[in-house]
Amino acid sequence: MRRKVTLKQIAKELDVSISTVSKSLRDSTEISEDTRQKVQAFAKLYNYKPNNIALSLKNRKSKTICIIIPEIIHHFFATVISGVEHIANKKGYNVIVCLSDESFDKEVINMEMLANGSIDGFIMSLSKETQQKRDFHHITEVISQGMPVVMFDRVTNDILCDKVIIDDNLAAFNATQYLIDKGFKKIALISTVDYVSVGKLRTEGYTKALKNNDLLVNENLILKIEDTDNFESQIKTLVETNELDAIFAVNEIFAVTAIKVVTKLGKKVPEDISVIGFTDGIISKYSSPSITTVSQNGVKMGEKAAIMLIEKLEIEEEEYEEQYKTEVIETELVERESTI
Amino acid sequence: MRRKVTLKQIAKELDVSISTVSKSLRDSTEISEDTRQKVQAFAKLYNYKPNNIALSLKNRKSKTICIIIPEIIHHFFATVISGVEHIANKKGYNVIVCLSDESFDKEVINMEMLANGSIDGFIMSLSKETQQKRDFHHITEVISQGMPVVMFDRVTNDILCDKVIIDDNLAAFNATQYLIDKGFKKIALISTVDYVSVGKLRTEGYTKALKNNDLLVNENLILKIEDTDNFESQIKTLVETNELDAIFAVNEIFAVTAIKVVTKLGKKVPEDISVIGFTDGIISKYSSPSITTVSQNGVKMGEKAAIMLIEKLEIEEEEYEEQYKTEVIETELVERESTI
DNA sequence: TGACCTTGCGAAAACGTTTTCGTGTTGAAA
DNA sequence: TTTCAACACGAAAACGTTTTCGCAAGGTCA
Repeated sequence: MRRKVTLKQIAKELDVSISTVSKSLRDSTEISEDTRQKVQAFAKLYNYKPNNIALSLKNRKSKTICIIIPEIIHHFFATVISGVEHIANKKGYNVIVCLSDESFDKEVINMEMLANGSIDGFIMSLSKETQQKRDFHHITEVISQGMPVVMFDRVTNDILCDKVIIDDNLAAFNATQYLIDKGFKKIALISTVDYVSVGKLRTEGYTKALKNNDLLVNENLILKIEDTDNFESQIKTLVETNELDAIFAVNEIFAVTAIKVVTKLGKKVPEDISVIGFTDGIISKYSSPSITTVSQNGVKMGEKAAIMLIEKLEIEEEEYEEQYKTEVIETELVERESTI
Repeated sequence: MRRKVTLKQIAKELDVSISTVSKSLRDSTEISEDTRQKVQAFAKLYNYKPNNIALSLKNRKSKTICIIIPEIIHHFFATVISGVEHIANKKGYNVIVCLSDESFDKEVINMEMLANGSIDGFIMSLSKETQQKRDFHHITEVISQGMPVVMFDRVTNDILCDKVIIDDNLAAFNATQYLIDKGFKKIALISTVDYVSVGKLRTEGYTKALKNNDLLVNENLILKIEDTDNFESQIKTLVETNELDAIFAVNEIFAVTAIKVVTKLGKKVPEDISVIGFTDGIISKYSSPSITTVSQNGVKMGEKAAIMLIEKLEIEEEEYEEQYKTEVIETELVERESTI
């Protein structure tokens, strides 16, 4: 077990100063050709690599960014990470992943723990609990310390920072309109509770589309699911008690469960009932029938967020001007087998 | 924008030495009650938090571990991360996630980049390319520097280190035996190419089960898929040209695709053909029919790996003895609708 | 009064870098 | 012979901590 070699050790070994070693390795012209070669050869032999932590301390930059997400097992968030990692890697940054588990406290702890020099900036999507409490002090705190934050997907207007979102309202509107155009009238919505920002927006888009087409918004056709445990029975009730033409679900799980429920009740998708989902994940793709869905490009969102963050990190202090953008990523309706 | 306050600034402000401030904040009895209170009040007011990087440099520990995986969008790997993160968080560690994208080079670069002080240890699953090349110099390198490594799932015997695996051979054996017990004779296997360690082991388990029951191992029934692009047609050919009783697939995607192919060919799962998958992911659960599968508890694997790694990190240098364990995580056959 | 012990604090080293600013030695020009 | 630039290198500061050691002031005891 040979420990990592340091400048100091090389210096001692070759009987020169630390400065000389450092300069030699960085090919400074200050050092004679002779010495430089000697040092470089020695360093190579002992596989010298500068210590990142020491560099971070010196440069006051860690070249590391943190992404905080509510859940990693959601395919969408996994794709976002993948996008972030891709860009970060290309630009020489590392990515620390933190999971809030939808908990406010974990979100706060994670941020406070890392905001002290460990990382240069945050990319985050709010936890449900944070959205419910509307308590964002931990975020304003790090921003006020000059650390850039980029929020994505689940964002809030209460915080001024860069954001990457999709137009949830519009996307839901379009999906609903798509169903209406097929001639459907009784279109159910399976959404989340309103404090989840995206759930609310998608519900609004759905409502707007109906109204736009002079269709009645029937509250009985709108299901807002709170806990993720026992929603199958709720969906079952919804389908049983209404003669539905179509269902619009705000995520994959709801969509695939809806299909399952419909099928179990002896009806067919899409012949009897059409289903549209949201988020183009692995489930929509591999389900049978495969699911027509609003594709929300997670990779692209992650990439964009990373680009925006790193851009902020790399502009010089002097030319810094406080100015925040909100980037809207295009969505797209992917037509598959679950709609006629 | 108020920058983070340092010990030095507090010291200057209160006209005491840096040492006094540091000691006061750590409640040293060396410092008088008076001074301590004064310093603590001031620190609290300015929201002082020690700089992590400086601490890392001083302690030669970063309290950060790195997990390197081939792909994050695979549900299994996401669950492993989740397990690692869970334990790490509890023990005060951060988790850096690196994606190798199944590429040898990216794996090497990531390891070399982080092995210089940034992290205290690695948890990793080999990329396909690394397994193919059988080049592990980057791993032996960091191990020889005294940095602990825990490998999981895709491991190799060429490296001596802690490992967390499932008994792929046994699990595949059991799954196949399960099908045999149902009375099936013509059981196809959809596997990966042999250099993927787990693919090979699962193939062996399948073969063993057949032989054990005096069934012929028919090479025509064994499909080894190389690229993940165009395997549907290969599966189609397999199903068309053989009168199959059942299919054992070594992952979810293969299993769900098999079901889709079978269904498209006018046969029914499970009535005509039974299907068993591997990895209890989101697809198996939400597919229709839902898929009987070998459950490989990713969360538990991640947790175990993290525990083993952190244990190694926290034993004192003196009492260190080189000794490596391989932990086998139990698998379980989850019976669902895709088998009779 | 002198010896010694406590109390309270500061100086400095250390972690591993980079970089600025000397400084001593050459050799050449005047 | 003097002056000065060029060259090659080293000392030291800085990043922000923690910790060891030293030291002065004051108190206690004989």
